[in-house]
Amino acid sequence: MADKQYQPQAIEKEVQAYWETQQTFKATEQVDKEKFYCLSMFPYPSGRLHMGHVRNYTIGDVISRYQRMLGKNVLQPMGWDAFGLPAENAALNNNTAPAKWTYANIDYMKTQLKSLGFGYDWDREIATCKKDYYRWEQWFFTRLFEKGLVYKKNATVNWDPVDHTVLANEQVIDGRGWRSGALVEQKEIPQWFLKITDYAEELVNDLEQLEEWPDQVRAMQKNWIGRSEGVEITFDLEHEVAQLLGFDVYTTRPDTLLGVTYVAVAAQHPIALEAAKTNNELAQFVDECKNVKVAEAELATMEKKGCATGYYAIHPLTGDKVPVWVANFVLMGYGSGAVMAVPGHDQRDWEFATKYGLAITQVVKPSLAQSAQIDLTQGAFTEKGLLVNSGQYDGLTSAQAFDAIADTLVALKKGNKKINYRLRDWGVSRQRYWGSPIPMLNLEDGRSVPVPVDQLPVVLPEDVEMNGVISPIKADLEWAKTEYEGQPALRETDTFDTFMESSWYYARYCSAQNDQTMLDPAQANYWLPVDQYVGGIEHAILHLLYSRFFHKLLRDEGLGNSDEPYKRLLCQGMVLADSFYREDQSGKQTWYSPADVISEKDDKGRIVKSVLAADGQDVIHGGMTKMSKSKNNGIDPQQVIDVYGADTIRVFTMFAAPPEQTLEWIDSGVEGSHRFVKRLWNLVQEHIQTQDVAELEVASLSGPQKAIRRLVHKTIKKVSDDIGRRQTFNTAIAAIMELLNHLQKAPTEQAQDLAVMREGLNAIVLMLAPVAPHICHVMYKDLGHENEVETAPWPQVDEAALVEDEKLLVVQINGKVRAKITVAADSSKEQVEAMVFAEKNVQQHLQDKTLRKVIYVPGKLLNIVAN
RNA sequence: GCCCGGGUGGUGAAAUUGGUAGACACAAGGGAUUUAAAAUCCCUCGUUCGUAAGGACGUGCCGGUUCAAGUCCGGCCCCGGGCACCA
Repeated sequence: MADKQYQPQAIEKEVQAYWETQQTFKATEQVDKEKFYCLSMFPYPSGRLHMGHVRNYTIGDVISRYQRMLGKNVLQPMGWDAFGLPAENAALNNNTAPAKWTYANIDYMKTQLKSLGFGYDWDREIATCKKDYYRWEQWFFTRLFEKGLVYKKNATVNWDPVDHTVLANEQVIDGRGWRSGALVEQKEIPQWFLKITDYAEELVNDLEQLEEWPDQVRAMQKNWIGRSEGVEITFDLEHEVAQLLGFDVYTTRPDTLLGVTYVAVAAQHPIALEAAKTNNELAQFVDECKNVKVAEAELATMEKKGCATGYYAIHPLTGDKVPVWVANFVLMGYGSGAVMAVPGHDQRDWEFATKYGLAITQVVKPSLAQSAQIDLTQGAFTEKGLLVNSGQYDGLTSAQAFDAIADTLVALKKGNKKINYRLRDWGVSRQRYWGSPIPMLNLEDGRSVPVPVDQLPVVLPEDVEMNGVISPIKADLEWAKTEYEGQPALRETDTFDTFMESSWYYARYCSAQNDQTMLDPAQANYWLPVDQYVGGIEHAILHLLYSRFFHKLLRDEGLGNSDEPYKRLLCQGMVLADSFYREDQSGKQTWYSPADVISEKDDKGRIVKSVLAADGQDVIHGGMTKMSKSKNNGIDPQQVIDVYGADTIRVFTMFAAPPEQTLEWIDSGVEGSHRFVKRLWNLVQEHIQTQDVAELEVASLSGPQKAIRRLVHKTIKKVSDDIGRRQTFNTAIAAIMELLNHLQKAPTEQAQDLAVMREGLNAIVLMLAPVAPHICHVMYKDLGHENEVETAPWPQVDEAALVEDEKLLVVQINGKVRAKITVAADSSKEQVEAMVFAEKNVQQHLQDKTLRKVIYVPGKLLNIVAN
């Protein structure tokens, strides 16, 4: 028998110990059972859990526990995204090794996860910084090399001057490094690339299959891949330039080809470089363009500038001469580094032409259906329409002209239809220490070869001294020295982008301890794809795109048979908290922890005055903002657990908002959730004092007893739908609260009162078990069950109990509610109407009015139309 | 500019298929219990008129469809997120 008082700390410790000894959450392949693989994005072991983790992992745990109660064979693993820069920075600050710091953090955070009661199969735990893990990534990389999906390229890259590392295009946000926030510079470095563009078509097409992903994420990925259909067109040059007789441009609007009045090439284009040799002004301009950042956001705000080369190109259809310009907005890295310019029908070309006095020709007019006024002195007409001034193509629609002009170009061998992607290949080299070494060897003859399989893994030394920003494996010149087929060779000292590790971890959980192979296809094919993935929206593009790519690579290596890794995706919202600051004369803001601030509220509950507890002086309320270090407004989950227990923090995070929305952290809201848990505990304790509760006899129930039982089953129906289909955990908990409120007020005198009560309490305990597993584990036992709530079957709806003898009917006159009456469920329209017209209020509102119509929605509503 | 979300009481939110707007909770106010406090329990709680019964108004703004609109349609405003000289 449990203690009468609810003592979360004692209960939770006891129940957690029970799960551990019973191995409740250990998952094995059981072919006869339907599987459910629920995965939450693994954390970076930064030191302590933050509230975002608590929210993420509670959602995953609720779904896992619910699915287990539905009878599924559930796998819910956990691990550590353990490589990365912060470990190096921390190592420098604390004069320790990144490995030591990382492992200590993992130990601590693991105890935190356990104290929150998450049902993980810890036997499958992985840490990406262990050679047991990254050895397979290295092996896989050498496989990809042999398949031609890996290449080395000396390329202009995004250089982060603070982190001293190269960033993928995807890791540059508004011209700044996504982690350091430093302005990104250009630098030439040899890099290893993965040919993700080979999979661009499939990656964009398969988005269609992902019906259970948020539209937002699918749209973001689609835009990122950026598929476009167009035509590649060859322009001949009037005279040979730098051994070039011509060059290619790419356009999505070949229908406007006859409107081309000039062409523009990138500053790094061979034509531009050649022209610059004899043209000082141009040379200066080309030089100026070198300082332009590769970051796309930089380009967006930049002034459009150009310079004529003095060369002319020959229009492929008309044979006319068009001038070749160098323009700073043409990117060498996209398409062919040259564009045809149609100032009449492209706004950017129009602006450029207007600025430099180039010709503007109209070749498209609005179709009859369009009402667009066109005045090419005011701007370009960018819509599609009917062709004009285009000779034989006049009168065609843009779509018809697209094909007709493309066909002509093909016949003339001057062009081809082509599909282009915005997506670039994935640069995976990093010049950092704390990552998996790239398993390649550089030979004296300049060749690069994969490390032979029998020499894998290339182990990253963990016992190192960090004395600066140079990677210890680069600083130690001996480390790289090795041999290849009797020849001296140097190991690659760059390491992998950490997105490499997180791109396949979901699959490794299926064979976490296998030291013979990367993935056992039998295990992988049993568990994959992941049925439910839960994580932050910040990974909508990078991580999710890379792991979709990896999944296809694994499939094509014969390590799996599915096309997509994650069937259903839930992106949870941020966690916000009040923020407080002071500003000094220079405008510098100092942020104070909400824990150190005392606020006064007005009678509406709004904060009107806040002071710092330490000195009693005013601080400014900065509103609700994302919990962050910079705003110093993070709430430590550990403190909340210590005061209220894990069940309360779990209930609050699930109740306060729908999962994909932002969640506002309110201390009084946490107390409210705690009150609810306590009220349930007390009602169960009170109930089990009664000995020998009678068996439920459904046939003998009184009206009020039936009504309570109806609410019990209505709630089961709603909660099942809310958790299983809608994933609106907040409304599920609200419904359970409502049921508890009614049960608290229910009579307990008669034997069947208690039987109904018991059925209701059992239902609540079962339905709340995924959210508040510790307290429900204990209460379930208290209610006399021999089995465990973790594997108990989810409560079933008794459809018969939902049947109502009487219904509340809303009576409207002209759409306004004028009365509510209770009618027998099987009443005819005539019977209902008779009752309605007898209502005093109805009669009053119908005075001096003529009845026009009566609409009857059986069991719900009756609307009288009168005027 | 384009693509997704969203705008509902003092606050977080609910209303799932067009059918009672504001469930559930927080805050606030009142009361019971208590020597007192905490805890707990009960009541009130969109605005407004009215002693009450009851009425008027109310889901960002304007218009439409409908017996009936937070929900559907057209136009606009605002907020959040994403993308963007991508040819």
